[in-house]
Amino acid sequence: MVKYQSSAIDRTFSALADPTRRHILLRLKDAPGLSVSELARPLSLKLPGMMKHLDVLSDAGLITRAKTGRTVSVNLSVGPMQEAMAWLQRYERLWTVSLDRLVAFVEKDGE
Amino acid sequence: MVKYQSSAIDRTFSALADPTRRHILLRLKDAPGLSVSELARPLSLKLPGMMKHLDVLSDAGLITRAKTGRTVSVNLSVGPMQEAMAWLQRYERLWTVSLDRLVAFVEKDGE
DNA sequence: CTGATACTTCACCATGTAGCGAAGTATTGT
DNA sequence: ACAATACTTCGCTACATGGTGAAGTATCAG
Repeated sequence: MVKYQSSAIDRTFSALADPTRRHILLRLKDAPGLSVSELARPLSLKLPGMMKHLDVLSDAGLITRAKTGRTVSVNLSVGPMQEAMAWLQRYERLWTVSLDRLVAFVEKDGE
Repeated sequence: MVKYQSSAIDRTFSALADPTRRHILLRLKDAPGLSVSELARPLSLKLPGMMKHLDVLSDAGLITRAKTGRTVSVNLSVGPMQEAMAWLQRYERLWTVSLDRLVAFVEKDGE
């Protein structure tokens, strides 16, 4: 699978653009080490579909996968998210509203 | 053309996933009010191509367009970026590295 | 009015993405 | 050995994205 040479930050933002993938990341934050099936079950998503999402998240470096026996445990790897954050941070001086209010505003996305 | 009802934050991250669009945003930050042609010229991009990028950025609410006569001046509108930032902010406790270092790290993306 | 300029829309192409069922591989349980 | 489990890969469909050139619309200059 030849990945076109999109930059790391391209892949990060692209991975974050999908609500299913953001859900996966939030879930992993609260429950690290979940298996592929455990991640797929509550999303009414078949395994091949979950595999593709995990591939995207892996390519973006947002998760790591470790196989033990026949089960794969998935974990967060937040480095690339820091870079995405840093990119957005460059607009800081243009902002006027406090971030704390906005964290509450997007909280509903977690469900 | 049936527009899927993707959420605002989907559109924001998706818009930010393209290097050309991030370039446009950075350029507008330093030179607000540039016209469509002025934005397209240094990118070796034809006007229809630029139009599509501006449509994506508009749909994401990241820019505003104001027509005066026959020229359109484009400006930043950073609200949605704050929401994207807020989403990423939720991982804050998992982070260990200082953001300031990372801001420098992604600085090259601005060219 | 006529022509140039600035943008907009249209039709099209190539490629990428998200999902599925089916089939394959590797590990565990009996 | 055999079957079930957990993932992985394959082939396919449907649709979105990023780009182009050509044609259309609106404004400005002479």
